[in-house]
Amino acid sequence: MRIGELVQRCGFSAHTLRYYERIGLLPRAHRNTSRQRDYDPAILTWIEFLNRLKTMDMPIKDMLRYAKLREKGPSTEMDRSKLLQEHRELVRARLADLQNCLAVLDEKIASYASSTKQMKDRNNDKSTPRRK
Amino acid sequence: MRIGELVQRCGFSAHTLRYYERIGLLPRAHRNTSRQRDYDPAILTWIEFLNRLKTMDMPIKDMLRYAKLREKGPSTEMDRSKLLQEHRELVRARLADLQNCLAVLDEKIASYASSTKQMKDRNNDKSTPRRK
DNA sequence: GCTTGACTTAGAGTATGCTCTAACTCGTAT
DNA sequence: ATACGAGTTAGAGCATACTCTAAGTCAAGC
Repeated sequence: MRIGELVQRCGFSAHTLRYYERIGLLPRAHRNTSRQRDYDPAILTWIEFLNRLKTMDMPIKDMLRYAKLREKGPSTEMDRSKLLQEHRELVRARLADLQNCLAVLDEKIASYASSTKQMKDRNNDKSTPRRK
Repeated sequence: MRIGELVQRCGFSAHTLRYYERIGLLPRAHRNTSRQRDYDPAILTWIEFLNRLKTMDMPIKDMLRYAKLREKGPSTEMDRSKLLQEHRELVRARLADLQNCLAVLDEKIASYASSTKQMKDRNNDKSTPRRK
């Protein structure tokens, strides 16, 4: 599979895939006779995993640490697991923050809705005193 | 209240507060006789709100749109509400993505835990075939 | 009157993560 | 044989959101 097909299948741009290879997030791809990248479909699993780490806001620096451990083989599984567990806690905290803020946002939106309603009420009865 | 006190109370650095004022996210602060910023404590409410928008990953560009509407007064409430509602949908989608990825991460961590356990088992019984 | 510490400004610099450009090489279809 | 489309590289450039620097002002304590 050449880079164009991988782009279709994984959602990253060719620029980004080459960039990831350059920094070591993706292993150096095999080349065909014309020096073009020739990917093994198995790379998709790894790319999808990277994409998930990215969705969870893991910085590239940490993904790189993970990638290096992974390249070293199964003996690094405990370190990898530890890395993921640490990130999991960050994600949990992030989720809590987001939910918290979302609740406040919901309230704010609701308060705009009721102040809009009051405006409409005032249009029907101009003597109603204005809400602070 | 001078900037040092506000820093203590709001969590943003003085550099950041000045930057926010410069770009228009915070209103131009009143100055005392020595041209230092002299904040009204009421600014804290706004700063905390900005901080929530930031936590929800609203880009500064959009916060600025909100800030401009707010400065124009109550007639812009519907626009402000619309802006917040649009962002709310983004936050909801983000939450769903995060939760999704977190679930996959949990599985991955669990699988590391069981492969570690298997390694221990193998140490007790070297004939056990290795898990793929 | 001098030092210290908190503050001021304009503008430069940094971190992160891409994203794009220029100039070039291939293989294939016309 | 030539044009087209997909690919290659090194390296420059960009967007976002700060973060820091330099040079200066001011008020208060010693």
